[in-house]
Amino acid sequence: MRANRFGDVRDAALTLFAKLGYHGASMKDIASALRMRAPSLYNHVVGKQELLRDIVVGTHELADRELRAAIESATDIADQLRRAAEVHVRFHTRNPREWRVASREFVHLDEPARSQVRRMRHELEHLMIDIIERGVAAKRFRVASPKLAAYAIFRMTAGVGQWYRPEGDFSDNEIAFCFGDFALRVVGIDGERAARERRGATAAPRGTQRS
Amino acid sequence: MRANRFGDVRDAALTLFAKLGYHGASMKDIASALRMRAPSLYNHVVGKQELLRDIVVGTHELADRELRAAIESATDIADQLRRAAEVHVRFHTRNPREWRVASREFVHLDEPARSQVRRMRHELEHLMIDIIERGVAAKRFRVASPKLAAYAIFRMTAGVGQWYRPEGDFSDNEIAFCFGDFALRVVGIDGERAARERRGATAAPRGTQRS
DNA sequence: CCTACCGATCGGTAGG
DNA sequence: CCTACCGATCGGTAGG
Repeated sequence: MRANRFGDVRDAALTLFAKLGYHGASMKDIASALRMRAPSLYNHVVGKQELLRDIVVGTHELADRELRAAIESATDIADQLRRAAEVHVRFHTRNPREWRVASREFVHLDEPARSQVRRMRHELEHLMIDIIERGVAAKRFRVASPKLAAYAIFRMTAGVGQWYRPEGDFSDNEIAFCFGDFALRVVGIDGERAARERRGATAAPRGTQRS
Repeated sequence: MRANRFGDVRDAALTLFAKLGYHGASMKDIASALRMRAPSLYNHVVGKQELLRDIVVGTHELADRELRAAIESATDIADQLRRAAEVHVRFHTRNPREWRVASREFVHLDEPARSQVRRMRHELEHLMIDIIERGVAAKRFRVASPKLAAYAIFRMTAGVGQWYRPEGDFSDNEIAFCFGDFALRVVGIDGERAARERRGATAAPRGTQRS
């Protein structure tokens, strides 16, 4: 088996940056996790900054790619928002360390990487804002502000990475479905209620749907 | 005017911990912000840890107090949730540095403070979970899981502190009202829709919502 | 409030 | 992959 040493160092750095922060984790800590001495790391890595940059930039690229794919996978605007939320939840259940480092430690990047990442963050946010603006324009969504709704949805899905545990009470799919519903509810669409009304059976007061 | 030196040092530490992280900000940085030399700080402060502990514990206590007051200010379960969300948003617009440090840097607290803060966090979360569980029990709220809904609401409101600017497009009250609506929507209550129905007038096609 | 100074640890290099 | 070592900086103390 051929070992990918850079990948090993990156992974150890990822775990330690996520746990202790960029400045809280030392190169010695990273080396110890790999049963090495600190100077040996430099055979595989340019320096501590490069590790941070690789993690932060790579994570933003991945999030951007997945979110775009989710949006492009549907044509209906409500489906797009639901899939975007679902995919984003799964992104956070699968990459909790990555997102924690990307969001908390990017301020410690040297320029020009820091500015680059800031732009990537804004682009990511705008993917969500754009969906909601289109939904509002099409009179499907009702929100006081697409921007505030986008921020709300982004933060609540990102939060999943902080408490999700694979062995916990909920599977990643259950959480994704649940937060997909939450996202739609935030923009004024209640899927369950609509489904109940379609079935027609329940004693739902009429005219409860949208304006 | 009598200067509160501990308060000054705490405030400078708060700003710098929020910006650079606990390990990213040095005692020398804090002293520089106050036009002092680092050793002079120790006339007012026991040490760096004490500053972090004071900030993190104090912030959790404040959040807990405000959230309890909001819940006790109403009897109707939907009003309780709305007020809790509104108050929590204002807490974050007013204490962005505090919450950032409290949530990101508490891992760097020495024991037993770290465990104490972890308990305080769980208590805070349970205030929100309890509201939602009561709302579900009373058949007012509809959610797949009160816990997931509480997490979602908590994170989206906490996120406000990261982008809110006093000179920005929205006042803290506008944001609070908006997120109060979002919180109710997440648990399946749409305030605007209900109000519109009470007025009754609009020509709403029935059952038009979602696929 | 200061200067002078402490031991420890930081990221990183030299050289093998 | 290692040992030996670099200058810089860390939180904090001594002493005034």
